[in-house]
Amino acid sequence: MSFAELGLSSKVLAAVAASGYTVPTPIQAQAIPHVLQRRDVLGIAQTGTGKTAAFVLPMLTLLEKGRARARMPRTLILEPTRELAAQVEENFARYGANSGLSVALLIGGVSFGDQDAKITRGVDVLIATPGRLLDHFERGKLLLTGVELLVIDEADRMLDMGFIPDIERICKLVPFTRQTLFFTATMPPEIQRVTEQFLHTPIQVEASRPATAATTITQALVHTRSHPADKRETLRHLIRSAENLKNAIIFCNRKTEVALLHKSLVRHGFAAVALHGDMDQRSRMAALESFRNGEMTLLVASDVAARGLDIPDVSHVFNFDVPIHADDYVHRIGRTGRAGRSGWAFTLAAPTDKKHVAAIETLIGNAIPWTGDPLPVEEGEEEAPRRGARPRRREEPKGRDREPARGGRKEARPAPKDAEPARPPRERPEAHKPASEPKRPHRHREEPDEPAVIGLGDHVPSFLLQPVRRKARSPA
DNA sequence: AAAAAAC
Repeated sequence: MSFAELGLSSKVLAAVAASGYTVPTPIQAQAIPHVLQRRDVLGIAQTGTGKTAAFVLPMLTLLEKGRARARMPRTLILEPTRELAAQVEENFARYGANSGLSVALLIGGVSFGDQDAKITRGVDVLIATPGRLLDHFERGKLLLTGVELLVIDEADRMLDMGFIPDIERICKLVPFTRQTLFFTATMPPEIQRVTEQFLHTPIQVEASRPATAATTITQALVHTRSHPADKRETLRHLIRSAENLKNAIIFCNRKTEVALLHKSLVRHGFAAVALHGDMDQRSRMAALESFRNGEMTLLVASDVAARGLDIPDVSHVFNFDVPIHADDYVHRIGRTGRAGRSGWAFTLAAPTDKKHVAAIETLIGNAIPWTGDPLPVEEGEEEAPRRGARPRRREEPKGRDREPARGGRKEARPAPKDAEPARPPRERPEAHKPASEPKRPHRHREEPDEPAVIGLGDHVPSFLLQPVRRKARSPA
């Protein structure tokens, strides 16, 4: 099977060839001929299956006939996130370089002016996130009555994000006679209902993931305590000791944690950038670009980056937090091991994450192996000998002597918020110690921006490099 | 429980 057999125009075929592709992916082979015949298509496919090109290429071919009119886009593509929308735009730029088509990207976080000007001139392809699209529409600057083809991408994710009402509204604003291409990775009942409502006798095409997670992605769970400072330390050691680490995406559950971790990693000398939805759009784009082009090797991200992002060469994924939704786990680790490459996915798991880990293992159908030893903290987890003593509960290390009593040792802390008292200057972490470094009997609870402790602390990754050696109780 | 997306 070759692209030439699918009915694409010579211009498009030339652009595909220039990009170095010769063989269509299954979803492309199945969908493209139907799109060209102007059928509605229901594509059940994840990213990484070549789904984007499955609609971009035939759209380019179809759009060669006809011309855009002012304020009346001919085609409309809806994406759940700004980054995905921008990614689709890049696909049009790549494959449509010689087509002379005008493409506009309507996403939030950037000024209306340029977007408006483009729409007014007339665009062949409008790529949008729902909020900004409706905003333009409500301002009366955009007419959707000329849309011949509508693409709804990542529909199940739109559902997760509460976009379905917007999608339904938009579907009613475009002509009934339009062609609709609808892509989703899963088919929950709500999505089923939407497809029945808005697709006309669709051709259903399905593409399984190019390679299952099990075959190309090596997964592992890593024991950690649940306090962020402990996790950051564990992560640093994990990154430093990872083999074949080319670059990595590090996922956190919260935007605040993304920001903190990013700052901490930079402080520790890592080439890291952050990506989350509270950042301004310019920074988001810049971060993604610097990670894509290899300038930065670590991308600390919220789940905004969990799905769909096409960065073909990510060697590692680290889950700094265990994702709360099991399916997010699958999406996150799917950022590595792409295009037939090998990938590694490490998930930091604290005893408190047990439940979520179990849900993930149920979903993926097998147990994720642990790397190294369980931490001693797990023993007697429920006993919580000292927990009540502190005003704000946090995950205290359970072993005795971990957290010295107030005023007991040099670690005594004046302020509740971990404000560190003056401490002898410590060595920078870049000169981190080999695993044979003798462990400290007491623990440090370092503030994110504090220089790191010498050595590993008694609690950290003996498991990474050492043979099984249960931690001795700290000498009293 | 949190993320994303509109100002």
